[in-house]
Amino acid sequence: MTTKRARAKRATVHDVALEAGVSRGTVSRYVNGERYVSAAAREAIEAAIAKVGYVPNTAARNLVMQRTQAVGFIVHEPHSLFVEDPNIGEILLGANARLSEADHQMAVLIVDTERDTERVARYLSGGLVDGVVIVSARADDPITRVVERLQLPAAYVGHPPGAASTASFVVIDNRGAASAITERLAATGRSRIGMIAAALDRDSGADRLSGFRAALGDRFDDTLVEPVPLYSYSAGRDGMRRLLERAPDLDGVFAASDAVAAGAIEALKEAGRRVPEDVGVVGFDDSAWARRTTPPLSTVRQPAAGLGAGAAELVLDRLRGEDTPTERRLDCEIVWRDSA
Amino acid sequence: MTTKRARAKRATVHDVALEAGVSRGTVSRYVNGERYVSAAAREAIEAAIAKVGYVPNTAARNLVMQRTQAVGFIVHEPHSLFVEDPNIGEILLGANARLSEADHQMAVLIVDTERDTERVARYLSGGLVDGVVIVSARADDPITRVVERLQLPAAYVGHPPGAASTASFVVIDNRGAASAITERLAATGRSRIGMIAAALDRDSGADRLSGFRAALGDRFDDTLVEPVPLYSYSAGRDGMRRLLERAPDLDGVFAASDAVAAGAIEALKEAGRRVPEDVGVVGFDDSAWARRTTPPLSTVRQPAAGLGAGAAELVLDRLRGEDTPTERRLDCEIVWRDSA
DNA sequence: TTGTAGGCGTTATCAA
DNA sequence: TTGATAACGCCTACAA
Repeated sequence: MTTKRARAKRATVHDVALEAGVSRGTVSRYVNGERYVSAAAREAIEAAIAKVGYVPNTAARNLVMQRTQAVGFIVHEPHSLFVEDPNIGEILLGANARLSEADHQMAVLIVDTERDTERVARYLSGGLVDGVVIVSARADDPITRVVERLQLPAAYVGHPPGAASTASFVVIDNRGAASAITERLAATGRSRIGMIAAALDRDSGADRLSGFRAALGDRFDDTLVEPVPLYSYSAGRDGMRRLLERAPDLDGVFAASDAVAAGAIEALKEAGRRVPEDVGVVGFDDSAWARRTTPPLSTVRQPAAGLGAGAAELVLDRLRGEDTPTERRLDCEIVWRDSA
Repeated sequence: MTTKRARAKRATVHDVALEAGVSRGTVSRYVNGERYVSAAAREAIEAAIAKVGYVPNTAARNLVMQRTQAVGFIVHEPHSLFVEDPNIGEILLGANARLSEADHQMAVLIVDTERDTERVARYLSGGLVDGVVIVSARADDPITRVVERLQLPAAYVGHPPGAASTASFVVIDNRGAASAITERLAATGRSRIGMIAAALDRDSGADRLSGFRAALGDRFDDTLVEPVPLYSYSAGRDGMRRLLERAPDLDGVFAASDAVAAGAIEALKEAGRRVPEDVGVVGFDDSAWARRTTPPLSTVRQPAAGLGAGAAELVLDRLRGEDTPTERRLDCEIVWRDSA
């Protein structure tokens, strides 16, 4: 009688069956709401359950059923996502809502450190979830490999390079949105519009440039595009400096992200330009940056809840036997503030 | 051969044993890193595992071991938390970090709708987690009842009314923080300092008032305390109006939360008072409100990561056999901006 | 050092 | 409509 492992031993189907004077099979059928349970048996079982305090053990059920009705939701780079990105919460809620409707439990798994990576990979391998939604995966991630090896039904929010080839994707229409906000900028009467194009080696970066180009049509000018490596503040500032040197008469800028736009605004002010009077600036993402700049940014807002819901739905589709991985593209919304 | 249920059948210990020409027991011992596995056996098993692609089934292991090395993290009212409260992300990360060190997996469970409540309660009942951290529980919540009934080791962030009596708590030192920020406000030379005291029926509300009173000592004036029911913007605005009517010569205000403070500032401006020139205002929480007001609020910041880590630690303690529920109180930090 | 066999708590099959 | 009984995949005495 150690006091240490005193965790009350929980009642099982067996106990209920004994108490009710029926077989375990009958108890199981009752618990799962099947027919073929006589009124007498039902009553006896109900009383027995109440008496012994029976609670079904999901783990055991999962083992024999070979499915868990649970879906993992993996969050990488949690710091930048949770602290800086206002979207993650909505993505989470969107996914949960959709899974909940389908009576699936969502379990959010956070990958912060190296240790986390391994532990989460084990968790996924262990048969504790039927599928998984992945946000912000890194290229060539161990988790991606596990997902692929296990052929675990998966859907990514975004389309990271090196994502499991067996997975589905929900992405935003970067090209369309870039095009739309560029047109809106042009409509404010700007005639010399440039772009600070970031991360051209990624789908998102390339697509935003492509949308920019499409919106401008004939008026597109190669020399007004300044490529920078990252979606960062400093890249935006440096890029803007170079662009301004090359094209001092510029009166509009599409920055490939809000962080880039914030850097660009800094560089513009430093060069004595007023925003939006002299130069109109628009960004992308509607991240925290967008409200921190002065003036606040006109930018593109992602349909965050829709991304989560969409990813959840794609996983559920796979769970239902849909065998073909899909890519779904969602439209964005433009939020117009004061920077253009 | 239905193509529908084509989920590749995964290799088991049994398969590995067969392939390696040893018994299941030996394979199991190898997998769990026990001694008493000969070099020959080890090699054969390693080869076999690689060949058949064996991955241990955690669910089965959990069943027989009667523990999961997993802890649930339950978040209620996810909308207000994820979208408005900047703290939740840090709480999550703090908890995850601590659990990760202890080699436990954290699974975040979101309770949004009625359905979620039941499903999460089932999840907890089902033996899928060894313990649970709970954020922002509601009074008399089904989840709380489940936790209590199962005697599931639990720790709350905050101390909601009706929390399971068997649980531990991590709270912030509301009284001390209120006292500290009031003193700081007084130190700016304010002599007629009032308080808009919200939610006096809750621990947090009562403690903040108590701290305010303590800081003022002899100078405390009953008539300068205006009680309001909720931590809300409108409550703050209305309360400030009433307070101002009663004490037009007031030159400092401690609002029980940032939202309340924002409302108070609104009312002050409406009455022609300048902040901070005529009246200094301080809030509590360092929520999104604090940066949205003009001027930005001087306020109290919660040690969010510490709250998460603390709660995780208390759960781990219980898991190790610590049988007494504890309450841990954490200090806050004052962030001084421009509103006072 | 290894193999055998029983059990963790369910569900599922098949007679009865 | 019910009751045995065999899985599910794993761990763990105990015996060898």
